[in-house]
Amino acid sequence: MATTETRRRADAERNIAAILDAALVLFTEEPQSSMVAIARAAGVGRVTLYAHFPSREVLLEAVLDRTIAEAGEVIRKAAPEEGSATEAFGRLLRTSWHVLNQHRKLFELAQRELGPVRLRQRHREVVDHVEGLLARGRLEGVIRSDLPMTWLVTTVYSLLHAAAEDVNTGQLKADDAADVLEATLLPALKS
Amino acid sequence: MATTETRRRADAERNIAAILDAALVLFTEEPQSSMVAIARAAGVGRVTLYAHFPSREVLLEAVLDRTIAEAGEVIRKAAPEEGSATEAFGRLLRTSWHVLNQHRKLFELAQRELGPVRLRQRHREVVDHVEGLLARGRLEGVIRSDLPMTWLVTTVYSLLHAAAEDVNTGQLKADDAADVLEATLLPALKS
DNA sequence: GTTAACTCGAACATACGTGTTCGGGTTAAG
DNA sequence: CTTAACCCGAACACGTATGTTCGAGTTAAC
Repeated sequence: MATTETRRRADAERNIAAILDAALVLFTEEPQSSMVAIARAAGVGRVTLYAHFPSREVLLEAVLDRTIAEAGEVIRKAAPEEGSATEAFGRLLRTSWHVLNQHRKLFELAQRELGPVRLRQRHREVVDHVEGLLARGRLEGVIRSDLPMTWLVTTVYSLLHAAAEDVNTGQLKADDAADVLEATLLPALKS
Repeated sequence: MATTETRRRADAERNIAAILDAALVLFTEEPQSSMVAIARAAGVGRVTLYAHFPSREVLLEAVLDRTIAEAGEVIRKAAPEEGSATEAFGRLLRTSWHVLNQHRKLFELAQRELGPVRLRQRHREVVDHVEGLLARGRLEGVIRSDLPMTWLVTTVYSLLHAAAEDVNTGQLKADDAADVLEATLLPALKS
């Protein structure tokens, strides 16, 4: 870890942050966004963008890394191993369902543009949190064991994504999302 | 309906079918596929493609129309109003889950490239079948009424999509998909 | 205030996708 | 067998995205 690289000037660091912010938004809501669009959204010249991120690919990877790190942080804070698995699951949904969703949309893009291989390990890092929670639920006897674990995880992520889309299109109110998700997922997952 | 247009030669008709077949596959599994790729996959020259479908947009619309017609046919045959809603639902999943999924992936693309407006009505045409089935289930008291109907429909389509993806990546066996879907959806939807 | 880091517009090279035209070669249909 | 429909490669015009280079202007840092 540590402060690798040469020390950057303050405005450079600010721009890099702005670029990553803008890129995250654009990539998730319009995956084919051009570098020009990202630069504009970040309030930065195109050349500056390329100065920090030599290629679209590098930029995507950077955004991915940053988002995964953040998501890991949020999940770790919101859903430790306290309480029953059911409680912890509800807490997870309530505090971080939109983070998990961003995460998911970004992965669809990364899978297409970076290939599945360079994704697996990083993906693991976050999925494991959900998978671990479900595994604990199985031990406690509240989560079903008649379906493969991978499918249960898929179910969670899939409905998370669906809820976010319904919120986007106005079919579902954002405030209701977590409740609706919990009401749908618990019966689907419980043993 | 009738045989509109001038009568086409047999080989032309064959090519058109091949193009629509190839386009359906490519559009659903790689939405940004180029016209060149589609022509190659159809075993047809690029010029021939443009001769039949003057633009990418027209081609997409044609594929959409054809798929919706097929899907409507399949669903109508497989899931009439016979038996209980639960039974009919199982039958629907077992006979047409992959059709419904193609349908869904194609719509994601069409929504992006054709805009949401030109889609609604055609979308309705197919979604109504699922929605109607769920509505009947509510009357029979087997489908929950505590969540919005739109969300229930979303849930069905979303998991359909997820199952197809898991089959693609090898995490789920194609033969198990319908069973797994039913085992997940019924508890999630039942009252 | 000097310097080195940084920004940014303009312009260029390159690649790829779309859609069109031309002309000769095939092939189905009568 | 004759003809009209059809196929298809080559080439062109056009647009747009990616990266790169140049040079001049700003600005943070010491």
